[in-house]
Amino acid sequence: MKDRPVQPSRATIIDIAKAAGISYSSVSRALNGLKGVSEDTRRKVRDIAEGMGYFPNAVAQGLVRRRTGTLGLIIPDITNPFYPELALGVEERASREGLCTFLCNTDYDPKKEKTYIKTLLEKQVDGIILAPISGTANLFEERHNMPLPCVYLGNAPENTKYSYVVTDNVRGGYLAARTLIEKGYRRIGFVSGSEGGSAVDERHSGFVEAMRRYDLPVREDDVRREDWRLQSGHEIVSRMIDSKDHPEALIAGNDLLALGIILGIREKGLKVPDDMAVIGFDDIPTASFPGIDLSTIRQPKIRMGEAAVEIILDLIASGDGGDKSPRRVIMDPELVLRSTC
Amino acid sequence: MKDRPVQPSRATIIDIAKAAGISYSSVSRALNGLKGVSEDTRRKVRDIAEGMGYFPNAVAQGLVRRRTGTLGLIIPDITNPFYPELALGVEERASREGLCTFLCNTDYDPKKEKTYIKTLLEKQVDGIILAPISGTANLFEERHNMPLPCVYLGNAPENTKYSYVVTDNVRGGYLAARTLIEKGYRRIGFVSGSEGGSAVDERHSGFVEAMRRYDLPVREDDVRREDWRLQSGHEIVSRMIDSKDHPEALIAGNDLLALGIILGIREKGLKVPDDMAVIGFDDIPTASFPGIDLSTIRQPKIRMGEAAVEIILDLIASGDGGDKSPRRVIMDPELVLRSTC
DNA sequence: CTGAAAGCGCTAACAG
DNA sequence: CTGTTAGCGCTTTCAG
Repeated sequence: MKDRPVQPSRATIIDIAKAAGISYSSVSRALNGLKGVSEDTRRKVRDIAEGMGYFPNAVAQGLVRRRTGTLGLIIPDITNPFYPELALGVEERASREGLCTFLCNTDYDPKKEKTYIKTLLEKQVDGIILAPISGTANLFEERHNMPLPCVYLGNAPENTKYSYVVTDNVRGGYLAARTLIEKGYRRIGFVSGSEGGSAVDERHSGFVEAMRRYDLPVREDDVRREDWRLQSGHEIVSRMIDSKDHPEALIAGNDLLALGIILGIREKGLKVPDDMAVIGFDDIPTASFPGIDLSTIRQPKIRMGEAAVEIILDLIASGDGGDKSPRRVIMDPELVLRSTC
Repeated sequence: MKDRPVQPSRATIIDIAKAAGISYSSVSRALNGLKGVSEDTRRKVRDIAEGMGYFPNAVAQGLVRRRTGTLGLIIPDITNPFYPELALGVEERASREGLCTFLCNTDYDPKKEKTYIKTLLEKQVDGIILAPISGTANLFEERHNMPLPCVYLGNAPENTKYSYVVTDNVRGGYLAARTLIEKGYRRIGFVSGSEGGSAVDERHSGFVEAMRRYDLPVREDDVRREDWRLQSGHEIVSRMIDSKDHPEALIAGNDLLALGIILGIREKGLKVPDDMAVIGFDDIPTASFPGIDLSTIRQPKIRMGEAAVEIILDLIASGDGGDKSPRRVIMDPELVLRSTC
């Protein structure tokens, strides 16, 4: 005669229906604010539901509604200061819409990237936002016809048929160079990682364009594309300075690199911007840190995240699988002038 | 005669069953690696499934299995450099276990905190990890009997009956003070935010304990508890210096504050640590940034996140609702000596 | 080894 | 306004 307390399993609409002496479909209507229930019944149902501590089972709802109220956000590394703001924009906008966001960190591993796409598909998310590791792999197109709204964020493969939200990187690169030029710097270099897809190339080409426009030569020696680590910026600039023949100003492909460059310059006993000016890209939080005070080209990260969600919302509303009428958003970068140039 | 292509809705096990000419329960068995299917059938099913691009519907599975393979992580602000590593630890450990993590950002809003708990419950997550805004609100206990594994992360209400993972904050405060004392500083101050629950109080009391142990007085004027912003550290130390009567060293309740303090000191033309030494708490990434090089008490953030997931896993395995046999993990803080003290 | 059948909790026609 | 009836896609007894 087992007598242990019944597993306090959550109340269902059936329990409510019994308690109210009505059918459970009426309960469903009442709770969902659908019409076709008398105000009396509705009130009664609500009271009972509350009394029982009832809350709906979103999984069951998701199964029948074919909408789970969830989104997937895939990023390389939440620990990289560029991504938290992107994630915040996504999370905030999504939650305002009643959507929950899965955080999927790939650790720069393309395999994990693919695995996560599959997992999200299985979980029946209502949309996927992908901040890809490399701008070259067409993750969405690879899986023949994604059956749900998808958008690339921050970086997008070149001829994708999916939606994306990116910054105008050419313009960003141009802006950086023009700023330097107008401040009187003539010999300007460009330092970045080599991987990163179109985004980097575009920043670089914006730089080249500006130089050409102002009739300034781009010296091959002054363009270095290695990797994205802070360390790397430090080393590159150290070598440049050691060579006794270095540019007057440097554009960094992102802020982390710029930070490394500043350190390198200071370590050599030189001054920023007097001996060498620096401008970064992204505007990560540390850039605005007093003692650092890095001039940079800001990407509107939070707004980018929000925009990505809005595209998903839009795509959902239009019943578009995701690749029929893609939305393309190209955000304007913003020059943030601080003290390094 | 409508002829538009049928919505390419995903294949189900029923489609596979038809194609294979068997019942769909056999398909389920085959796909799930359960025994009771001939190797022949299994292979056949797998082939067909692959051919149809089949993938399971995790929502349907979740409904019947009563396990969704999802976790909820509630944090105040992913943009605060303390949280990304916590989140990374959680995400990585969870994903290794095949679990997906919902990122829930509360923006320091207690109302959002509660709403998210409710939402996660509805979504039938298998566990909730909560890094609470304040150490005083017993979010889990407030909802009478959480029906699933729950763990507080980083900060826990005092007499909670739920599991938690925290750092030994008393020890951390003690460590900070002792380090300073042993380096010869005598007049030591303590700066922190006022809110933050037990964690702050504990750090403070660790500091007081060390001072007492070494027979050093704690001056009331040297203890300031305002808020957690970098700005605030900057202002507090500026005021101290202006008063011409300031401590020789300062313990900051977290690194952000410490950063502000360093700036303030430098701005006054003084030197760290010669004129005033500083030690922080947390070890956020910026702390190790060269030109900053902040000494601090590190919290093992990634491991803390991992530990929280492991507790959830444990609780799930033991079929514990969450408050029967809570697990308590108290991590050791680690002294990181850099150049500010 | 395999199939039939009963749900998981809920929504959504369809009758009344 | 309300109840009945099908499922959503899948797991899991229970018979065969």
